[in-house]
Amino acid sequence: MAELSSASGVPVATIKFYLRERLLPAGERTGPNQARYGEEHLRRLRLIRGLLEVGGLSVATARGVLDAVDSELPLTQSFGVAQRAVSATMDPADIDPQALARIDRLLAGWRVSGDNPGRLAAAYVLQTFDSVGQRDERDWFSRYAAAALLVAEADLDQVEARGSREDMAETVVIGTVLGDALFSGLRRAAQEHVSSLRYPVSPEPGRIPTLE
Amino acid sequence: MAELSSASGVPVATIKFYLRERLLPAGERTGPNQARYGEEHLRRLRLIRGLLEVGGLSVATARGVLDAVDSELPLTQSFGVAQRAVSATMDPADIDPQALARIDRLLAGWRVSGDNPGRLAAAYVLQTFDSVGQRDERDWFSRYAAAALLVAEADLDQVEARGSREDMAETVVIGTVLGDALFSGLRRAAQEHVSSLRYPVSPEPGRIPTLE
DNA sequence: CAATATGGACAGTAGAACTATCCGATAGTT
DNA sequence: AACTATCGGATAGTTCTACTGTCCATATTG
Repeated sequence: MAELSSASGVPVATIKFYLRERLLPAGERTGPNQARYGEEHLRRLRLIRGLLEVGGLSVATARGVLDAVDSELPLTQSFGVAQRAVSATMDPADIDPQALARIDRLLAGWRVSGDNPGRLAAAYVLQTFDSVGQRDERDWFSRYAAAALLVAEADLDQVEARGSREDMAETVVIGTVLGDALFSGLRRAAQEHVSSLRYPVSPEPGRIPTLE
Repeated sequence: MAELSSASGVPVATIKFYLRERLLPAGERTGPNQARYGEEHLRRLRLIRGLLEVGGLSVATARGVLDAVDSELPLTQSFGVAQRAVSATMDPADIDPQALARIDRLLAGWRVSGDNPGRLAAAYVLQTFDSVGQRDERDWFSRYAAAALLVAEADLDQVEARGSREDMAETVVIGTVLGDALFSGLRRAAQEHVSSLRYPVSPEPGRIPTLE
């Protein structure tokens, strides 16, 4: 266990915590108080850290996601589980039906089920957007939708490139969770790029001030 | 204050908490123990809830973002502040230089400063992606980058459509925070759409099982 | 004038993610 | 065989965050 800890950089106490929380399967026992951990434990541990740190999942949510990876669910359902895990479960009741209708108009032609968590989340964002007095200018929403479609095609391709069902399921989960983080990172970089093209930099480069 | 509470749906105790935390400016005093809150307080309160609920920001981070909106920062800096707020501040030290180099290759031709938080975050995602044994198949990364560029153009257009500097600053912040949530929602919807096109539904529609 | 409401200060709470301590058993050293 | 170090497991803290509840002096209202 100490070995696993030093190989991964995760404190022993934390590994014990993950074992207790059933995120990490127990090691192969070699005696009543000895266990061996292998390469797969290290990989799993890195996956856990990735889900928690990069994906920002809670321990409980990560457990659900990992269970889905380990289970024998058909692939289409893996997507559903992963999506539900990363989206805050929201009551359709407190979403403005009008916002939902706008999302549906935006997604016209898409085959999306009524309880797709992404659709509900998007509607909730629209509603919030309105309530703080913002307006959709120059097709902001629909350009987002178009970009989302591109990304979703890439996601499916990435999953299909894997061989076995388990690999695909793992890729679905990782892609769903890390994909969000990757995209928002790239988006911020792209914002700076586009911004610097449109507003050529002032002579003095100057550091962007940090928060606070 | 009770009025503000019922209009916004936020409990009075929570409003007091936000006042204490300097998220919400104090109301106009009409007496030693009476204050009036107006439309702008309601809007601000909704913005706060949006940042916390939809954007998932912490109270401390939201304060930083709101301070940026209120300040007289030039617009280009507002982007920086908003970006830094929504990205977990990460030490460039614990990012694999190799992952950074790959991101830079991916972003070839982009004008992005070295300390752009999105660039660092994306590199960190790449590193995690590798460490859990995933590979970039069929240009997954570069297709993400292309989509991010599209979205960033839309973001800039949305901001430019606003009139005053304050409106623009607010739009930057809202767009940065809510844009992430909007995109990931749309991405999930698009995933289901693309998936159902590629793998036509089985005769029995069947609900996707919920987590747990 | 009495009942209720108000805003502010401050203490308390619940949940999440660790972290520290203890313990009995065993592995390695001498 | 004796001794020390380490192991895995159980349990009890600890820290942080976002609220929530209570109290109180003052106002407003019927």
